[in-house]
Amino acid sequence: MSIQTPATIEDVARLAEVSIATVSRAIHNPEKVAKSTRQRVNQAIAITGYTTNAMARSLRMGRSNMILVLAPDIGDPNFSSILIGLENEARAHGYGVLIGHTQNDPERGLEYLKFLNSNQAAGLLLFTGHAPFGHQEMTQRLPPSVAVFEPVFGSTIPYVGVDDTAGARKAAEYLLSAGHRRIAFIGDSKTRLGHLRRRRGYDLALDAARIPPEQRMVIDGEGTIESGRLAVEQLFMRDTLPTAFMCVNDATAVGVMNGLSARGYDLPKDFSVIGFDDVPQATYLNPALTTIRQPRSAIGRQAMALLLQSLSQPLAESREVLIMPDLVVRGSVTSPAKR
Amino acid sequence: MSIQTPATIEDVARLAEVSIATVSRAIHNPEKVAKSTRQRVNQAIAITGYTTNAMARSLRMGRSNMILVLAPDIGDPNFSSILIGLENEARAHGYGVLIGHTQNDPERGLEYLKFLNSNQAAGLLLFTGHAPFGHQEMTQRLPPSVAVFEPVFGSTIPYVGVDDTAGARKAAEYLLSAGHRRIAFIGDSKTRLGHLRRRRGYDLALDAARIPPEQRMVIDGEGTIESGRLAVEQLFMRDTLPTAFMCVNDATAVGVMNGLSARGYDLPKDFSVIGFDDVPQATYLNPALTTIRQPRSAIGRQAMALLLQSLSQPLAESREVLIMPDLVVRGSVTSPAKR
DNA sequence: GATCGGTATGTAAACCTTTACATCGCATAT
DNA sequence: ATATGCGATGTAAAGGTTTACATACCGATC
Repeated sequence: MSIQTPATIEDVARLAEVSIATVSRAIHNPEKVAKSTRQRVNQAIAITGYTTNAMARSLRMGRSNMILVLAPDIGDPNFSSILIGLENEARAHGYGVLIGHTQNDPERGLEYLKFLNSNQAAGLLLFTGHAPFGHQEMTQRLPPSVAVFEPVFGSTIPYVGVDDTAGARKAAEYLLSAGHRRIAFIGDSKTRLGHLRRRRGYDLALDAARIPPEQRMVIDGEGTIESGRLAVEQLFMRDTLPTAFMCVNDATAVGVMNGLSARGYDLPKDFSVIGFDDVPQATYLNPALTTIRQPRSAIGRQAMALLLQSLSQPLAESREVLIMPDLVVRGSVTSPAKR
Repeated sequence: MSIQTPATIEDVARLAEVSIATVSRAIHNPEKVAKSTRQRVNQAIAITGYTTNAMARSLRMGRSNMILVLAPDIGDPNFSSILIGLENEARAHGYGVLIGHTQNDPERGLEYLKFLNSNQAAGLLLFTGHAPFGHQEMTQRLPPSVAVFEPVFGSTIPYVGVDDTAGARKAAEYLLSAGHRRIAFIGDSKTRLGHLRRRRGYDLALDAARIPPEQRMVIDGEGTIESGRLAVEQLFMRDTLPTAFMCVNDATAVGVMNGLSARGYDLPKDFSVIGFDDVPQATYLNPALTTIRQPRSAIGRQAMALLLQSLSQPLAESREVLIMPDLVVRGSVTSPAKR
């Protein structure tokens, strides 16, 4: 019941009647110690319940086997399955994963940076844009880092994520192929790189279909449910309406569908909606949301692989790994209503 | 551009022309060092960009200022706001928070336990039931721990969470007051303590209203969306139907509403549904879900407070802190349809 | 002027590892 | 019989802190 202090390597050594060096070797280089000795050591370990003090180990070795994942919002529905990808890959290479939640607060970011500076983690994974600290000075002594899911704005940190442009283009093309010509883009942004690229995919597709710019409607938004709802209101103050809503992400799409339902429209009969991300809820909307699927676990896996690789040899140039997403057809897109 | 090794306390000492002891004191016990010296040290710190190596510090002191939060599923929509409560409270006391994701895998739990054994974290917060490791041996040398959101089954670990029984009772009473008499309970469980208690709240309320046991319908379920959907199917194989569904949590309610819509029913006209938790999506369902709101940030705050307190003086007995939840009325409950 | 008390600082040990280097035995080659 | 080499083990330093204890200094007290 009482908390005894954990056994140290010395306790094991004493019990096995060897030196601490031998214990250490028996654990990490078993082939370097005689079989009989090894057995005695292992027995002693079992008896004492010894588990090596990772902190002392990292202090001595100048590197740990933990990777820190920094996320501004762990509630992001994309995060959890990306994380699983990250973890599986890390695990396969003998690394553990810890998560830090910055809440977009630079102070908290700094706190975790100290954690890194103390070698308590060997590498850093940045989830969703924005470096978590004033990057000028700190970037200097940053450990190996990789951005995942969204590139870090204005930095050269290597990035692994979806091919936003191509994905958005697929979405727009699907809308076009269903017969839509007046397609609104909801969730335009000046600062979020991933969203900028999705906007570009939209433009590319509409250019190719020779939809003139004046038939395009583009509404700003920060990619939240609320922003989608708002966009509907703004759009209804205009004289012409779109027949389809292409949303920068699923959250926006939820807001749009909500706003439309609230106005008494019947989806997908009256309007088509398409999203981007394929968040878990997408299936449970009514109608179920047609969207672009983020290959989340692949992204996680590859991001971690890149990071782990850069631990041994620093990456040459800044790199971007883009993964192609697929269209997921559900019920929210139909041919445009005649009106 | 190149990664220089971080400055150590020695670098600072040399620059300020004092001993390392004085530097350490200047940082942690400023009143113990002369003003002029302190200034020199601070200057040196600024120049070198020194930040104390938390690992060496913890190694020496035998305790860190990080708290580890272990979650089997960080995708749980309840997790994120509880976490914020935890973090804010921790921060106010000079502690940082790290998250470990166990995915219900005991191996991973063990890995994080090693982390704790190395004093890399001073305390442990267990989110949502189930100790993350075979607890017999390990429980012995567990650091101060608190369970949050759901008690750990069959353990004496202190617990902070919602008053499930009282909350469920509120829900059932609301349904009764709306005129319902045939109320089904969806999501019964034998192993999840929190769910057991919600079931109890249901029984208590129906007892008080003198609803005979044969009019109660109780369907098993593990609290997932899918389980809710399934429950609807099971229920429709019976001869009598309920007029209202009381769901063990919101996820189940989503499944139930989905199943009902799929069968062509019109909610809330044909059936009433009530949930428990008030997850963020609850507002966006159609109809918006009437439910019991988890006081999430309060739970987080109090759990961390309890843990931090138990760091200085071990808790006497096993404790449970139960917080009373409120009913949130939205659109999914009406009077029963006449049929 | 010697003693005392108090404040400011320094010295060195301790926390728990890993690992370069040294040592020891023993078998093989000469 | 001596030299050589090799495998198994031990010794001790190093990694960056904190802190008990020792020292040095200075002003005040007798």
